[in-house]
Amino acid sequence: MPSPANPLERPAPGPITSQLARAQAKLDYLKGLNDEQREAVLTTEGPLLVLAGAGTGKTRVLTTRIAHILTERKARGSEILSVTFTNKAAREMKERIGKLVGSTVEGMPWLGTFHSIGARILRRHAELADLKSDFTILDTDDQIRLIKQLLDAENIDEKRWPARQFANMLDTWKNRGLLPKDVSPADSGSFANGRGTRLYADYQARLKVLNAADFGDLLLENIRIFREYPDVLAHYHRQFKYMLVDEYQDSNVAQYLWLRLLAQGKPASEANICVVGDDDQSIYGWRGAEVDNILRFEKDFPGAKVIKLERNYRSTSNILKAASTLIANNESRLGKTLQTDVGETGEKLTVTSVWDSEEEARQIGEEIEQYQRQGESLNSMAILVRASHQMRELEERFITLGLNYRVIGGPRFYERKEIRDAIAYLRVIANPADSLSFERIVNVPKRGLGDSTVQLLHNTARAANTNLVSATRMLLETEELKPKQRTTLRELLAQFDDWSARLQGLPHYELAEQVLDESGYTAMWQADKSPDSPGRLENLKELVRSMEEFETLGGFLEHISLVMDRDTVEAEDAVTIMTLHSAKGLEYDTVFLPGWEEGLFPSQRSMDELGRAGLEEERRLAYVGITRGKKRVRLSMAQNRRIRGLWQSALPSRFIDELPPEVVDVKDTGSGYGGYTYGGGAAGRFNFADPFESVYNTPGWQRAKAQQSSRKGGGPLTIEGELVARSVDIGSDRSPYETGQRVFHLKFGYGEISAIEGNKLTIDFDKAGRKKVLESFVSKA
DNA sequence: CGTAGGATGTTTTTT
DNA sequence: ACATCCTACG
Repeated sequence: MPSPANPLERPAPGPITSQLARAQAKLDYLKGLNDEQREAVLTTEGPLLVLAGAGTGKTRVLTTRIAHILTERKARGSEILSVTFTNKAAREMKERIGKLVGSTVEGMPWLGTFHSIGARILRRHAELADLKSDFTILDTDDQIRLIKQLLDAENIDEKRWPARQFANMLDTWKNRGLLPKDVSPADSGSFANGRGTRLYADYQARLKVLNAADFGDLLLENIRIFREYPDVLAHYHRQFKYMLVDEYQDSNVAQYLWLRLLAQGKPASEANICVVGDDDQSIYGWRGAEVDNILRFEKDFPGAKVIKLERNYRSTSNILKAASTLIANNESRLGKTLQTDVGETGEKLTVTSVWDSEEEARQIGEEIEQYQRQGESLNSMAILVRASHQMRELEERFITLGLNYRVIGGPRFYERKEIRDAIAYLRVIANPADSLSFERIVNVPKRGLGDSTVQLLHNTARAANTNLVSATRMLLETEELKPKQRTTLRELLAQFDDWSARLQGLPHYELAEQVLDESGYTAMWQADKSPDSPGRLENLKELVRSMEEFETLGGFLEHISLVMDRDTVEAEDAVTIMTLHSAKGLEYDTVFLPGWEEGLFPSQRSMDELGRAGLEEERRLAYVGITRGKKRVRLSMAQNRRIRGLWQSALPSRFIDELPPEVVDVKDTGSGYGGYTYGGGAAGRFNFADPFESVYNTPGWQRAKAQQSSRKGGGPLTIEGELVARSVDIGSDRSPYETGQRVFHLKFGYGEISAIEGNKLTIDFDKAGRKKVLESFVSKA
């Protein structure tokens, strides 16, 4: 964002600040804004919809608006509700507001994600939801384990009705703001022969027993409380004088209802609610986001002012043109036209076709190194992938190259087993009713408490409608447990009592250390001989260290439930690798967009499940990807890719064809088996009919060409990925095959190897003629 | 009760 | 390819 260095590094205006000084400050922060932006900042009263295209200074408007409200003393920080979708966005806003107004950030307790604010409100009124204020927030994993227990208790075959599927249904219902009683019979019927609603109700009841809430509840319970207790809602009406919502196009029905309830303190036409969004960047439809929310804002809040931000300060006109042309293929949009303000045509976009994903990674690595030699920083480059499994190969390549990279949103720290175990201990200390956590660690490390014992605990808990810990206490009074297990459990509970007591007089991070020691958990990993156990011990230390940043154990646990991402340290120069979804809102000089292949991007699954809407969402994702680039956008596609262990050949993504040819260079190609030909777009310049007759430059192409030069005409070389690569006990670069050997191929039948190149074999098939195939497609005849 | 090894499902995206 | 779940055995 081209915001000039901000001159506002000054303390917040104190009571003695003069009118004049304030007027001056106002001038300062309004300075670099264009007319529309300024209007969006100054229109503080009444409903306002800001349609902000990519790179038009959306965050700047939001933060300046808050700064404006604060400096004008229209409201205090605690009276502004400001919701974002992701933690990253919330963090960034806090930072930028801090820069604008100085120290006031701590005074913005209601700036956060929907879920963190929902949790905050729910904790205050927990008793109205049959919870205690220290309730545990369940993640998907816990949720599924709980559902499994329920299915088990109901004698529902988990094979036929997978817990995961029910978890998804629950999510959908909760995202739509539906309580058990609101679920339609049709919806209910779609699981376990009509038992859906009952299970939902049982699940909710079980959550109360465990003193727990899932993600959906954080908002849904808010909504229920607001509806059932008008005095509570009235309190928040008084509290929130201004409401701001970021990325409104990503909000779902529950979030919409939540906002609408909170905005009801005034007549709709006077509500001080400002939503900012871009329908072209709506990419969360799959988890219940309703673009409709943004489309009907004017109906919900009559008289709402609508401001469009269309001046793009980020990308060159070539990039902008490519993105606009692409997104114009979508039917359902409000329609905005981005105008460049950068004033540079810039480089053309490039599309590179490579043989496989390995070569794609190599290609990207080379280019990055080349730019680096030209003095560009790694921080200014990013690789945006459709699916996280694309990351691995890139990482491997960068490791061999010694190229610094960072992965955003990859495997999460808090999802590691050892971390989750440690947290389970802490959760039980904080909330002894948390049966899921108790169950997780009751026999970790091994204490000789096996399935049958745990089953007994479960049965007792269910019969008494209570949690595992108190069920255990009950059992200890009886003879039902075998003596050995009885002693073990008694000791374990005594330990937990002891730890809970210690929490009063000890910093929680010291307690955590003692817990890990005394429970034998640390010792367990120390005794473990596997190569990753040192790393796990290191992670545990890191966990304890990170606890020091929090005031209380509760605060820490809240953080890890809601803020799953780690703070990314940007100190080092490194290339960023992340998914397109997590790239929204970011920008880089150079953006690499690998994997533009049919099936992967647009994702087959998305199209299967949502049809045209799915495709349009994928296209918006492509739009997001391209508009991340400021100066340079490089797309690529691999003709062959290994997905879940099997090779698949792919066609270029239709999105490539939708790019305007005049701003795209088709750099190196060699794509498109099967004679498939696209129309007039950029991909029109791929030589699909016979890719082996043009001049190409990539090493991969030349290799392919060397192998296949003799292939003429012949049928389309379509390969329906089938055989899983066999693990062969031969050095990695040596092929298990040799020339002259007879082999069998699922599609082409028997043949004889005529040449070997890496994992690619040229084979003279008895029936199909000479073909080049991947080694993993054939077996020895 | 615990373990090893095989069968199975899974992953597109995230709070 | 990977992780989790399941089953058979010690």
